Amino acid sequence: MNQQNPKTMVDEIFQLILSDIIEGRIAQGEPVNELAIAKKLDVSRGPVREAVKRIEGVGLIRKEPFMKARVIELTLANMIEVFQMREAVEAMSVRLATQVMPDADIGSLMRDFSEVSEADENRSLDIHVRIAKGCGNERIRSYLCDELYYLLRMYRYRSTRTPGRRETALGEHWQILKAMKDRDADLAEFLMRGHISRATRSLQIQLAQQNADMLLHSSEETPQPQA
Amino acid sequence: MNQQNPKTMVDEIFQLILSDIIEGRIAQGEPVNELAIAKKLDVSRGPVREAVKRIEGVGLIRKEPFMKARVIELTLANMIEVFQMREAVEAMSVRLATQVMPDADIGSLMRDFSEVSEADENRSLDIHVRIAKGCGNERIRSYLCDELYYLLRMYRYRSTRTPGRRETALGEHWQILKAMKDRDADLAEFLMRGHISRATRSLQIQLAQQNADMLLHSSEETPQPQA
DNA sequence: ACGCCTAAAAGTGTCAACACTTTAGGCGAC
DNA sequence: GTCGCCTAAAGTGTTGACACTTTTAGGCGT
Repeated sequence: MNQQNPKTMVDEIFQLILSDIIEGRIAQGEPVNELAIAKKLDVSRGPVREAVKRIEGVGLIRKEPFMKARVIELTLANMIEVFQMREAVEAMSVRLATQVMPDADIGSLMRDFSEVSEADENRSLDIHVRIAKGCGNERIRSYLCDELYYLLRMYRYRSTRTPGRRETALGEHWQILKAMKDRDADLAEFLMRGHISRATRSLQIQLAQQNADMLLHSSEETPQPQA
Repeated sequence: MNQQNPKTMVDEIFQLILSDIIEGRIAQGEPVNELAIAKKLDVSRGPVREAVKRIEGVGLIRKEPFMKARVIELTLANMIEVFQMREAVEAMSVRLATQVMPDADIGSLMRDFSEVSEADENRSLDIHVRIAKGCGNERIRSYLCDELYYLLRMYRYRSTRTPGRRETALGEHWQILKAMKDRDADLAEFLMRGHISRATRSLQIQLAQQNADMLLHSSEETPQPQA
């Protein structure tokens, strides 16, 4: 298998497996077979192995020595952890962005998201990405875009949003952008924390509900309690 | 090379390279040669390759296709990014820990750090580790302990602390512990943010100083400006 | 002497085979 | 019939060789 494009095979395989997981073609908790993937892509196991390891680094699969890798399970408890992390990091992200983003960039940000306020659901994360890219801290940008947002996409792909949440989120986004435009870092941070912690709270309520249900009719058919 | 201990070779090699980097046996910006390491350890290149990749995942080296991996350079700018991230995440860490850590654990924490308040410099990070372990959010714990603290140790190994900072830090730590004991999450978070943002500020001043120096006697011998 | 081109050396990327571990299924003992 | 051991199959860990890319060093012309 000779290929002369500049990027290495691992990158392509990484992307392939990534989308397979995010879009559910490999189900949660399902094993990830190196050999099978290698044969399907007509490639040796080496690159596949590295790609899998990299996916593990991103946190989408978990493996231990000699055990086959398994796609993580997006339980509510897991997602709560993710959202708590997001609250911390995105609050800092928007604070820094408010301080350092050029007026022009904030302007184009507002323009883009006022025009396409009706855009498809998937664009909802874009505004967070744009802010992270503008915060000037590459470590923060990378952590949000290259780690947490994969999980978030994976989660959204599977769960239905609570009704009305989308409209609320749009409003909250707009408030944040206005605070950024006014260069009010404290307010922007405060709004972002609220924006995310409301989502966290919602997850916690769902979790409590779930546990209550489990306790009620335990020993019935348990439809794998998770998102 | 046959070895029958339960852990895989990659783990050992990972630890070896890690300490080599943290303790400066491989200098900053220096290339990391897979083949050389493999021969030194009398192992094939495969495991070494994976270990290196994993170190890259931790962020201590950077590599691009076909280029030899290089140890990152701990510039002041980089460390400022790390400290901004820490401020965000550790603030959340201590907030959660204050809410969920059992009284007993907080008690033993206070006991340990009142007794050994004269302990060696390296123990200074321990209290942050203990808090992270108690925050109940595995993602936060892992990010702090398995990513940021490596960088911090590497940085401390090379830079001299600003005089008097150690005593100040001890006092700040104690205040935080007291807030935790009082279950005052807001205060604990506030103190932690101050604790870290003071350090950040110090770095930013150093950086500004450095840039000023560079501008003054530019085109002189430039002693690789960094920590 | 200086710079460009070329070729060898060094180093990374990929492969296919082999070694080891876990898992699953069948066999016998109780 | 059930439990536990044993064996075969599947899958991961490791290896050494080969292919490709970058870098370095030397030769050539100007």
